[in-house]
Amino acid sequence: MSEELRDRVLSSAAVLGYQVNLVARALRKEKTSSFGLVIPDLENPFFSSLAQQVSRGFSESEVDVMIASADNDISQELRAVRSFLGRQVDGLIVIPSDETRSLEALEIASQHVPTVQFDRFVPGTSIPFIGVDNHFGMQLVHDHIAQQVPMSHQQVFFVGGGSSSSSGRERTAGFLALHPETNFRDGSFSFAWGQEAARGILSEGNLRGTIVCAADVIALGVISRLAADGLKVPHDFRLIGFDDVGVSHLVHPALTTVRQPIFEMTAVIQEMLYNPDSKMGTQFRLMFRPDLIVRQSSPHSH
Amino acid sequence: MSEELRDRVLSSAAVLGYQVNLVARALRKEKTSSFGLVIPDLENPFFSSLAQQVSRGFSESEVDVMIASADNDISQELRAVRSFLGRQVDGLIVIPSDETRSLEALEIASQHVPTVQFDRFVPGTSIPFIGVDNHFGMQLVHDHIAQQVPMSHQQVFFVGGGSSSSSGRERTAGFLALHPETNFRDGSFSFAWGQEAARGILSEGNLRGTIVCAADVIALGVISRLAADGLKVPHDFRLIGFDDVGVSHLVHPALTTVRQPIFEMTAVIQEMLYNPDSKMGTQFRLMFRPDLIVRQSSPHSH
DNA sequence: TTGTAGGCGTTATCAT
DNA sequence: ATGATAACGCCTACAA
Repeated sequence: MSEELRDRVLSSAAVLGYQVNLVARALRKEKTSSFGLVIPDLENPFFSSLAQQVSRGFSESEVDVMIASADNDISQELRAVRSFLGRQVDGLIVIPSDETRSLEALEIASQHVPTVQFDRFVPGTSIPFIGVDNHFGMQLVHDHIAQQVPMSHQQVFFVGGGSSSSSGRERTAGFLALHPETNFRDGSFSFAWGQEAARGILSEGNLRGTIVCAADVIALGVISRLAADGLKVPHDFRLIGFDDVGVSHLVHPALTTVRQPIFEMTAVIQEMLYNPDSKMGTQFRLMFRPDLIVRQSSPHSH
Repeated sequence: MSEELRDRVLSSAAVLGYQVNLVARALRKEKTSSFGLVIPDLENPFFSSLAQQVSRGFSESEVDVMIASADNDISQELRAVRSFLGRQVDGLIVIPSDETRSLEALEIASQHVPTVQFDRFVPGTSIPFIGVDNHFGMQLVHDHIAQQVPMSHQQVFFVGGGSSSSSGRERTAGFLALHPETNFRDGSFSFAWGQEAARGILSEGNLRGTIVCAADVIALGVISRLAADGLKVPHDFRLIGFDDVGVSHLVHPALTTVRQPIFEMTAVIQEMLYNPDSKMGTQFRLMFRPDLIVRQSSPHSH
């Protein structure tokens, strides 16, 4: 069309205050240019951080990411999925709320629209999974602490995140395989469990060593408990987390942790949701290699 | 209609796998049964906690709440608002990202759809505001600490959240009015500022007293810094926060804080968005009375 | 370049 | 109680 016409139309639109109606456009195009992101719990810093980063990963694209929280409730999760489906999202990113009971929501979703499960793997389905290579992450952690102090010269503790999730199991198995003589205890991915675990470690009479946690939220609980008992990180206990949630670089001391490459992951998710039949889209399980971020809680040796 | 017909239709729908197309319904009804919630930053525990609670407040209603994060970026906030407007949400809840630069997004929003500004007040507009009565909250704090120890017998510190937001200004003014001889310092609503403020308090040679913070995130930073220096809460310093973010009852020691009545607030928001012209909807500024939640960081005196 | 018609899936209305 | 029709706002296709 001519430049002049174009301008005329645009300026008229501006004058009249025209606003596209994306609902009508979506109906006509059978496409909404939106993705749904279902989060288990926004009050958990790990998930809210993840939500933020996923959302940020799509900020340059022209699709909008709508976030819904399941509030740790399987029926709310299902409602969120149904709502997104009814609203004709072009794809769905689900962080399952429950290792087994999220299966239904996931199946329903994938039946209607390209769907990926993110971060938590629900067994028994062939819905593509995007996650981190937990074994590799633990390898990084192991190499890091071995480089600081010979492994035979330090007491190593591992605080697990439970065996009811794939990440919990993999992180524990990954670390214990590398260092079987670890003082190991298992719990859940929570701040409270970190506090309890630290209490347990101290009650055994330990006054120094290296504490590896299956998640940052656990490590934050450990820090808080150690500090309450007057023990210093990293002077008395070196401490390492996993995930790199937003506050990890803010706490004192800043937490050494394993960072998931969320940005790269969202790029792949985008690719998979847009071309579900491409080579990438048919991958069943995609594991990304994480990085180790060394901070003050376990500084490099000199 | 007859019971029998009803069942016949429903079962046929189930067999055929019929799913409503909410996009088409929205086009026809000129109503989407959805609200948009715009959050400044999901990585900040206060906002993610708020998002979770707002979302929870609407879980019983039949409208869906879609969350979008502005990532602390005024242009992303504007994009989110435009997207929601294009998608014809029935109402918009905006937590402004910036005290002044969010005005445009807010104005555009309210021009098209019932809009409320939540938690942060942007001056220069008549868009309804829902927030907490910060003066009353500080009154509660003051009464609480005065009841523990006569005010003349304790050194009181106030750590502010900055004067660039209404909550920051009101909380500071509210407390100082009640106790002018406070040792006062001002910063921002952040964990890092809490750490710095604690460092400042200690560097002045103080070893005990009562520290009142304008927000929980600040108080968490204070705790972390005090712990790092081996000082105990509440033994050496009593500590009080504001907001009751999710992790406040988890940290050690659990934080005494002023809880915003989010549930009641969301009920009113819902009312205002649905009946913008009702008595409630025309209120310009609605301030809710908060509660004091006493936890271990400043226990009741015996 | 400009104009017009049809249909996306739903629901409100009007007629049978 | 059931059926037919139009319209929500947009985009595509085809005609003028």
